[in-house]
Amino acid sequence: MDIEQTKIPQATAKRLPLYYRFINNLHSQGKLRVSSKELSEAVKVDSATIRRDFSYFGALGKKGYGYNVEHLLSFFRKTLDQDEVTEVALIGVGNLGTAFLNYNFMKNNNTRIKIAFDADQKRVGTEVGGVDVEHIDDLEKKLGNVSVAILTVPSSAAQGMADRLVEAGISAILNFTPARITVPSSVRVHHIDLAVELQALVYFLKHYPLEEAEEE
Amino acid sequence: MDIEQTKIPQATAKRLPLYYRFINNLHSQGKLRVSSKELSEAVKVDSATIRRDFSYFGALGKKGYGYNVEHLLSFFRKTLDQDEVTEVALIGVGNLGTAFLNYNFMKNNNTRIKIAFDADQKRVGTEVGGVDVEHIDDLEKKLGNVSVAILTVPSSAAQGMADRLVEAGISAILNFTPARITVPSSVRVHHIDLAVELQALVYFLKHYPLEEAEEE
DNA sequence: AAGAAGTCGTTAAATGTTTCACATAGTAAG
DNA sequence: CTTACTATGTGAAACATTTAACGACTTCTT
Ligand SMILES: NC(=O)c1ccc[n+]([C@@H]2O[C@H](COP(=O)([O-])OP(=O)(O)OC[C@H]3O[C@@H](n4cnc5c(N)ncnc54)[C@H](O)[C@@H]3O)[C@@H](O)[C@H]2O)c1
Ligand SMILES: NC(=O)c1ccc[n+]([C@@H]2O[C@H](COP(=O)([O-])OP(=O)(O)OC[C@H]3O[C@@H](n4cnc5c(N)ncnc54)[C@H](O)[C@@H]3O)[C@@H](O)[C@H]2O)c1
Repeated sequence: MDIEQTKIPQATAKRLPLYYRFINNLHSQGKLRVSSKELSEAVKVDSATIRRDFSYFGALGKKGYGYNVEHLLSFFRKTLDQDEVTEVALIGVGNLGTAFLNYNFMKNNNTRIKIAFDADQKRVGTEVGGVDVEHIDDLEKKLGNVSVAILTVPSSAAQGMADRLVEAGISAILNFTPARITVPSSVRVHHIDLAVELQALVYFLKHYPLEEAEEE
Repeated sequence: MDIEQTKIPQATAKRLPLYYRFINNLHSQGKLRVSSKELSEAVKVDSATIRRDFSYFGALGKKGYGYNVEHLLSFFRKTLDQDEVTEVALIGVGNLGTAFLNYNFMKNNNTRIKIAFDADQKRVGTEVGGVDVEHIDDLEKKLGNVSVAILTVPSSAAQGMADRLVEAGISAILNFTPARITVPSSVRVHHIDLAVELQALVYFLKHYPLEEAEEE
C-alpha cells in the first residue's frame, strides 16, 4: 500500500502534522476556504513551499479560489491516518515523562500514550494522567502490540532500554535522552535533545545577527 | 566581533552543542585523541560531515592522528561561549515548565534558568528546582537583563506573552506551545512542537519503510 | 630509515529543499 | 457573456547540505 508516497520529501512529511492541525482549527471555526497565503502566515512556512508540499499529493486546490477546508481536512485525515489511533508506550515516569502523561496528546491527534513503565517501585501501580504505570520488569508481558515508544529514562539507561524495546518488538522510538542510541536499521529513532536545542538557540542569538527591528 | 562566523551553515551550527557535549564526555573519561570515525559512531553523524563541520573553524586536527581531545574541547569552549553563562527565563510553570526547572540544564551546559513566571497565585512565591517563581505581572520589573525565554504557557496565551516578552527586551524565544507566534524580525524564535514530532515519527513509520533488520 | 597504515581537509559531485515567477484555469461581478 | 481578478501548480533557478573520493601529511611498525 501507499506505493508512491515514498517519493514525498522528508521535509514535506515533517510539515504535514502542522498543516493538519491548523486546517483542523479552521474547520472548527467554520471557515470554508483558505489560500496558501493565509496558511503561510499562520504556520510560518512560505506559501510557495505550502503549494509545493500539497502538490505532491495531486491537485488539492482550485485556481483562483484556494483550498476548500472541508476537502483539505478530509484529505489529510486519510493521509495522516487520523482515523486509527496509534498507541504509544512511555518509558521513564520522571519529570519529563510525567509532563507528557499529563498532557493529552489526544486533543488534536491520533496518538495516545496507552501505558507507562518505570523502574521505581514507588511509581509502579500509580496512575498518571489516566495512564497506568507498570514495572519495567513487566515490559514484555504488558506491552501488547504497541509499536512506538517515548524514551524518558536517565541517559545512562537509554541504550539498555532501547535494546530491550527493540527486542520486545517496538518499531519506532522518540528519544528524549541525550544518549544517541544505536538500533537495528529496521527501527526508526528520532532524537529530541532539549539541551542542544537551547544551546543552539543561544549560539544563533550570539553569532547570527538578525535584521534590526522595524517598528510596526 | 566574530565577523566571519556568519558563514557557518546553520545545519553545522545546530550540531555544535552535540559535538561539544560528547567531547566533554571523552575528556572526563581521560581520552586523549579521537577520530572523526569514532565521533561519527557516537553522535550518529557521517564522519565526512563532522570533518567538514570542523573545517569551517580551520584545521583543528592532525592528518594521520585525528583530533586532540583537550585541544578540541578548549576550542569548543571558546566558540560556544561556555565560559559565560547565558541566563534564561521560563514562562509558565505547568507540567512542562516544572520538568524543565527540575532538570538542571547547567549540568553540561552554559545555560541556566534564572527566574520563572506564572499567572497562578498558587505557584507564585514557591521555588521549583531552586528557581523562584514570580508573578507574571512582575515580568518587566524582575526580568533584569535576561535575553532568552522558554515559553511553556497554554497556547492561547502564547502570542500575548510573546508580545510582552519582546516589549520587555527579550531577544530569543524557545517556544514549546503549538501556536506559531509572530515577532519582530529582530527576535529569534525556535519552535519545538512535541505533538508534531510524535505525529511525524508515526507518519514516517507508516509511510517510509526501513530496511529489514539484519541479525547481529 | 623506509614502508605501511591511518586520518585529515578539501574539491567536486550528488542530493535535497526552497523560492521565484508565470501560464493557466478557475472565480466573481456586472 | 465578457472582462477583470485571483491563486493554484509547476518548470526552472537558486540555495543548502551531504557524501564520495583522494592527495597530503602523520604516526606506527619493523
Ligand atoms: N526534564 C527535562 O527538562 C529534560 C531536559 C532535557 C533532557 N532530559 C532528559 O530526559 C530524560 C529524563 O529526564 P527527567 O528529568 O524526566 O529524569 P528523571 O530522573 O526525573 O526521570 C527518569 C525516570 O526514569 C526512571 N528509570 C530509571 N531507570 C529506568 C529503567 N531502566 N527503566 C525504566 N525507568 C527507569 C526513574 O525511576 C525516573 O522516574 C533524561 O535522559 C534527561 O537527560 C530531560
Ligand atoms: N506537557 C506536555 O507534554 C506538552 C506537550 C506538547 C506541547 N505542550 C505545550 O506546552 C505548553 C505548556 O504545557 P503544559 O502541559 O505545561 O501546560 P500547563 O497547563 O500544565 O501549564 C501552563 C502554565 O502556564 C501558566 N499560565 C497560564 N497563563 C499564563 C500567562 N499568561 N502567563 C504566565 N503563565 C501563565 C499556568 O498557570 C500553568 O501553570 C502548552 O502550550 C502545551 O500545548 C505541552
